[in-house]
Amino acid sequence: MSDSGSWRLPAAPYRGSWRLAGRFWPTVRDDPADAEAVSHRLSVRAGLVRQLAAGLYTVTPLGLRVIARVEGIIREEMDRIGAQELLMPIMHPAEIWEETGRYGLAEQFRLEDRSGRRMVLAMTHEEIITWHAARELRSYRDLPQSWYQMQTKLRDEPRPKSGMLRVREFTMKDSYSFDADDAGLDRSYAAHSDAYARIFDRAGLTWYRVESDVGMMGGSGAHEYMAPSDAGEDMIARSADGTYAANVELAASVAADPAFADVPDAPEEFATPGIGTIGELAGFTGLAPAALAKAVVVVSDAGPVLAMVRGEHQVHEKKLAHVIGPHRAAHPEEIRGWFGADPGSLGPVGLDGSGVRVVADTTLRTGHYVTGANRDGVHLRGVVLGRDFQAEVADIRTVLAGEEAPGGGGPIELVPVIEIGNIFRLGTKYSDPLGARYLDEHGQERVIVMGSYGIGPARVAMAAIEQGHDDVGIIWPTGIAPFDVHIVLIGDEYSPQADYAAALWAELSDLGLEVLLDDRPGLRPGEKFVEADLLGCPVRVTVGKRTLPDGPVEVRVRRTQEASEVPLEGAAQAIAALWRGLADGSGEHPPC
RNA sequence: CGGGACGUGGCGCAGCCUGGUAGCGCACCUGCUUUGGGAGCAGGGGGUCCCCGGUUCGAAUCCGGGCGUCCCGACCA
Repeated sequence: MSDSGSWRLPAAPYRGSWRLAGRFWPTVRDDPADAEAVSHRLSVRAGLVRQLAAGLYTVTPLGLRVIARVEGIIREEMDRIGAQELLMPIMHPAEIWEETGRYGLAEQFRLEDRSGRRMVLAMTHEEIITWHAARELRSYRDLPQSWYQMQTKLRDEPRPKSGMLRVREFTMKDSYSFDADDAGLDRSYAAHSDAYARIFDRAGLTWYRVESDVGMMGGSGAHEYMAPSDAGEDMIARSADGTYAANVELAASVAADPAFADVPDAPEEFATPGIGTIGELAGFTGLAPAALAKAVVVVSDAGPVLAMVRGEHQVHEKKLAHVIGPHRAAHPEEIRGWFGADPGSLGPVGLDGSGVRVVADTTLRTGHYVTGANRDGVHLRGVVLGRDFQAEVADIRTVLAGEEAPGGGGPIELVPVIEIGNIFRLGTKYSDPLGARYLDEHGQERVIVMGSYGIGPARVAMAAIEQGHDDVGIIWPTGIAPFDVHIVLIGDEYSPQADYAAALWAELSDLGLEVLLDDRPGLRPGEKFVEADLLGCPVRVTVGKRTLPDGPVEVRVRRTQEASEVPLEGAAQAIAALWRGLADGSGEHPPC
C-alpha cells in the first residue's frame, strides 16, 4: 500500500479517473505460494483480489473497476437486444426448488430460518424467475419477455480452484427469455447469441461458441462460450477450419478404420499369457490398437454394463451416461463374478443371458476385432458385431486429436478452455412444473417456452488475463482494462512535473478517457514502473524531470512495450489518438 | 468423493529427520543519504510455530485426532 503522509483523498472531478495517492491497492512482490494458474497469480499480485477462504474472494477497488467494465459491456449489449434488468433474492424458500426436483442437489447450500423454514441459497435463478413469470405473464400479449440480472450465485463446489476461475460464490449475469412457442424461443436464442458475440469481442477475448451438454439445467439444446486457456477445465474439439466446435462431452468425429485382415468365419481363440492391457496386446499380436476392442465394465442402476470401444479410444463417461444413466466403475470381484475372468481378458462374446448389458461404440460397427474371451490369458480374433455378439451401438468414445471432424471441416484439435458463458434452450422444463402458462389468441392455455443465458463477469476478466499477459504482468484488452491510461509521475507533489501530470490527467479525462495518475509520494520510479507493468493498462505515460519541463513525455504501449515520445504541445490529443488506435478504432467505451 | 502436498511475524521460506528459551529475505516504523526499472546505511516493532490431546524434566520438532489451504483425478455455471 502506498504511503500517503496526509490522508488527502483528491478532489475527484472525473468519476472514471483516479489519483492513486491514498488509495487501497495491495500489490504483492512475490507469487503467492498457493497460486498455480496465471490469472490467479497475477490477479493477486496486481492487487485485484484477496482470498477469504476456499472459493471465496474479495475484489479490491482496482479489481472492481475491471469487473464493472465487463458488467458495463454486458448491460449495454443486453439492453440492446431489449432485455430488461431486474434483481432477485439469493435466498429462496425450499419449496420452489422442490417443485422442479432440484432441491437437495449436492452443490446446493441449504439452511433454515429461525422458525425452521427451509431455505436454499441461489445456485441459479430459473425457479425463481419462472415463479414470478407464472404469476405475472398471462396473455400472449405479455410475450415475449427477456429479463436479466447481475446477481450472486452460491454453489458448494466439490473443488474450488484456480483463484477466481472456480469459486463457491460469484456474480453471474443471468437472463431468461419467455416466449409463446419454439419459434419465439429461436428468436430469443439468436438475439442472445448475437449479444454474446458482441460482449466477448468487446471484452477482447479469443472465444469459441460450441455445442454443449445441457447438464443440470436441463432442456433441449445448448451452447457454451469458451475462452481458450491452459488454465481451462473444459476441453473442446474444434475442426481446423473452425466450422465444427463442440465440448468433448458430446463432440463427434470420424475415426478412420485400420487395415483389417480377412475376416475368419468365426472367432478364433488364441493364448495371450500375461497380456493385460491394450498396449501389451498390440505388441503381442502385432496389430494396431484400432484393430483391438477395449472392454470397460461399469455398474448402472440396472446392473452391469460392458462398454466396448476401439483400442485407441477411451470410454467417455458422460456419453456413456446418456445411454445407461448414472453409473460407477465395477469392482474387480464383481467383474470376476459376472465374466469369470479378470480385466484384461474381457469381451462381449457369449454374454447372452448373463444379464450383462453390452454397449458398443459406433466405430465397432465395421471391421472385426480382437477381444477378450472371458477366460484369463485367452483372447478371440475376428470378432464381428452383430455376428458374434449383440450390442447397443452408440457414440461413447472420447474424440482424439487428428480425427476428422463431422462435416468435413478437417482434422480435429483439442483445446483446453474456460467456460465464460452459456445459453440454454430450456423449453418447458421449468415453466411446466411451476405453472407458467398463458392464453393464446384463441383462448387456449399454453406453456411458456423459456431460455436461460449466463455469463460470469469475473471469469471473463480472468480469461482476459490468461490470454493477455507477459512475464512482468497483465496486458488488458482496451475494453476492460481498469484504466485506459496510466500516468506515472516521477517527482514529489510540489514539483513542476506534478503540476503537469495533474493537468495532463485532467485533459485526458476531458477527452473521455479514464486515467490513473500515480501520484503516490515517496515511491521510487522503479517501483512505480514495475507496478504499472503488473497492472497492465494499455497506455503508460511517464512524466518526470528527465524530459520536463520543456521536453516531450514518454508514452509506452503495454502490449508491445514500445516507447515513443510526444511533444508537450498537444500531448493529450496525441495520447488519446494512440489509445483509440489500440482500441481498434472504435473508441467505444463502457460506462463505469 | 479418491490420491498427494503443505500449514512457523503481513508475504515468501529455513529450522523438524537427531526435542533444549524461534531464524532469514522482503514488507512495516524512525533517522540520514538516495530518486527514470522493486535503493543504501544505522536503529526498531511485530510470531498462541493451525487447533486439541498424548509422550517427555522439557515439544515448532516425536505420537494420535481434528481443522484449513493448494495440487491431481472424479465432479461441475
